Amino acid sequence: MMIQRSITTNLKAFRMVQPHLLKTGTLRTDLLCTISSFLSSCERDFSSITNGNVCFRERLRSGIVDIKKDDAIALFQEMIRSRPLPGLVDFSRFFSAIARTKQFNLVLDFCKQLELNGIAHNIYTLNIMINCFCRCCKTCFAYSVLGKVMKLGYEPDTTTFNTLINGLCLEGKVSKAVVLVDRMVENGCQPDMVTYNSIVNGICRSGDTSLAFDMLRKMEERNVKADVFTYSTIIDSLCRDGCIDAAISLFKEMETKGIKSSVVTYNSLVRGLCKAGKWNDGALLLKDMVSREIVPNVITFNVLLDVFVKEGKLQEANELYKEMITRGISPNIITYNTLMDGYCMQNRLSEANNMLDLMVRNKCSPDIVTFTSLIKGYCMVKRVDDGMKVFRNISKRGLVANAVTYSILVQGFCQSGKIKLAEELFQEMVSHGVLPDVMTYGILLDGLCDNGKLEKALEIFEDLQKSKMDLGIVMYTTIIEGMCKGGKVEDAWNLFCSLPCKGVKPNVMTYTVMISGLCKKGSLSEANILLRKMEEDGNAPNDCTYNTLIRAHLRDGDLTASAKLIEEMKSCGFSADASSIKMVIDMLLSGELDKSFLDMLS
DNA sequence: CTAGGGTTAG
Repeated sequence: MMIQRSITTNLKAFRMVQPHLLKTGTLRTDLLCTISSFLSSCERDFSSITNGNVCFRERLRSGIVDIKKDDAIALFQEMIRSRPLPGLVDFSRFFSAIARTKQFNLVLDFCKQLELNGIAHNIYTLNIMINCFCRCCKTCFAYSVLGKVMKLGYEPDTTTFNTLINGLCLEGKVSKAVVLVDRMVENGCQPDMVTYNSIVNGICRSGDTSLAFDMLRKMEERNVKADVFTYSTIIDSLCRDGCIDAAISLFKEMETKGIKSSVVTYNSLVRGLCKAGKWNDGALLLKDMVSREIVPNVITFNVLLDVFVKEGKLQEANELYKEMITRGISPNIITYNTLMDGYCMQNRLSEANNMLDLMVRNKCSPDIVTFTSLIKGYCMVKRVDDGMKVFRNISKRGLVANAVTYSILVQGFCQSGKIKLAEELFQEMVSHGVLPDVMTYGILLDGLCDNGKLEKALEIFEDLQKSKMDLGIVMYTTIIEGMCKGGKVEDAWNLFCSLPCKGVKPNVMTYTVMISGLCKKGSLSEANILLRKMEEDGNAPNDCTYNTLIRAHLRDGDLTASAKLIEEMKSCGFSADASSIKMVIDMLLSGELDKSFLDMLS
């Protein structure tokens, strides 16, 4: 006991004199550190002996991972009550562990309590606070902490700036972050790899992969090393853009530079390859990964499950699930949601419900995504009322329906012809404070058009155009189609022609819809001109485009033009769809066509 | 002591 007290006293005294010694330079810094850590370790050893069970020092030393809220609160109380009080290094280590579990508000609560207990912050705990405020999207509070840093006489360091820059990038304010980089330099702090990585990540999130590439080159020019993080971020963006070859070549560049890929790099590449239909390459990459002893994790499996499920390969997905269990990888909520969605998409609702039971048994609480998938499953088999029953149960479970949940149900009602209920649900969504987005409006407008309520759709569309909402090409295509089907081909054409000045580029679907409208109106020559124009604009016609035009020409009795289009379509690798074939057969039976025409179709 | 990448639903 005596020994312990004397060491503790020494440590206290030592902490008091340390800044002085540092300032006067009477002792070398590294020596101080050595002694300091020696004393700290003595303190730790004694604490654990006296305490009996594992105390907070022990836990901090062994590293805290995945700490739950209640556990964190208990640990914090223990720290606050312990005498002598733990140092700020201990608090910082503890807070950062909690921050890693994304419980930012909890950390901020603890910081507040530190202040109430008369413990002053240092630059480290202040940096942690800045990070937490940023990650809670309260950047303005983060700035006020920065003010506090300076008021307390601390120099904001590279970490302080990096934390703020990262916060801005995560909020999508990349240009503001770039401005802060300049201010950082003015303050004598050099941007480092971490700075650039945040910026590269922000740029990639904004979808500008080529700009991220430029940033990578800029880093090299400024002799700031890029690391696996930098490369993986860009590789992932390239994969998302569908630029798989570019992703692979960047992957090779990284390896050539001696930067070893991580499981994250492989996860992105495997996903990208599989989504692009290059299954063999994906499998080869997985093999490569395992042979390099990079261990697949739950995300690797989730990615694979997703691509299998999207291909309808549920059998394989189930085998993958078993493989995960065998390897000791715990499935998470995303694993179950992915599988559940697979069953729903195949209309296998009882198995989807079994999946719900399985996840609960395995201690994974279903979330809003789970129930939204299930609702979609019911809607797909035209059981929208059962979908509504699930929907009404969501809030009883403490979950909140979001825009996706409402959108699926609105669509479900529209497709069941219950347009009135769709509109009511849409109103309910708004009154519950869930903001409809472009997708929700697109679904509603599509439903209104399909159910003979073009005027209502156009009314909402007018309002939307006046709003700040960025209407994508899908929305315009929906309205153009609605107008065409509602006999307002002239209006549709005007809207179509106005797209460029609205800054929207028509896609294959838009052209096809417009071509169909022109055909309906009997303007076949204009439709033909539009077919050539879409090619000039870089939109290759698809099977739907060709079939639409072919049927129109057949209806018109222009067999030569039909035959020419059929040949062209076949040369593009497309074939006649069911509706075109039916039309040809009908015409064959009525004697309008001879059999050679049918032969040409196949 | 501080920062950061990859997975699910419309």
